[in-house]
Amino acid sequence: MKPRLITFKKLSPSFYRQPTLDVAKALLGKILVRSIEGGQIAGRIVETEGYIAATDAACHAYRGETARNRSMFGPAGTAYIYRSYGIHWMLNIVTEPEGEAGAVLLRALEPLETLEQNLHTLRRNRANANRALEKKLTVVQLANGPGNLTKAFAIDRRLDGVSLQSDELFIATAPEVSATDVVVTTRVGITQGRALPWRYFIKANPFVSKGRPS
DNA sequence: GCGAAGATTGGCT
DNA sequence: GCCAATCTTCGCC
Repeated sequence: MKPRLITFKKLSPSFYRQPTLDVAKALLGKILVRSIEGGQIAGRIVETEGYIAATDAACHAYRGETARNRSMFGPAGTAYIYRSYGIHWMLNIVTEPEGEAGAVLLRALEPLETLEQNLHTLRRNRANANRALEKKLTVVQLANGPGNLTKAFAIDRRLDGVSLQSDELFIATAPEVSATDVVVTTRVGITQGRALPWRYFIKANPFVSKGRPS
């Protein structure tokens, strides 16, 4: 039975004030919600990575504040969005107190099938009017990578610096994922900080991205 | 002012 | 497995 309406409860600001790696772990299982024209789209977070400026050379803010990474220095619980490889937008959740920089990269989502029109809207966003692609995309492919999920959720630089207490983009509460179901590895696609085990994903979840630890 | 590199993806060999 | 696509930012000349 698919409910016609789902009420989402936003994670409180205090959730994001936990240490970065605690937030990265605790975000697993939570629901990313995006309000756009035509309704809400949502997905369950199944893969994250932590980045901490103070000790982590892979973090964009390791060498201090710049124009690009400015929102990472803002209050915990805001969005940090940047362009990757000239092609993809990456969505991060800012952590650490204002003035210090840290963030959690959202790497993969499991689309909610119980939300009306959700898969249809995600497919449309991913395919971007390409009818052939729209038909080909499986549910797994809709948001199983950091660049794919921003495309599916219509997320770009316009949302950089937005508070996650806003209605257009927020994260909703959901039952905690059991510690035995969380897998910890090193991060994907980086050249610095390769040894740090700061990637988290839900064990055996088919929506986790295909990126291998570097 | 300019060049190199990047927290990726998908298609082809 | 390898590689191109594409563009913004940063760091250095």
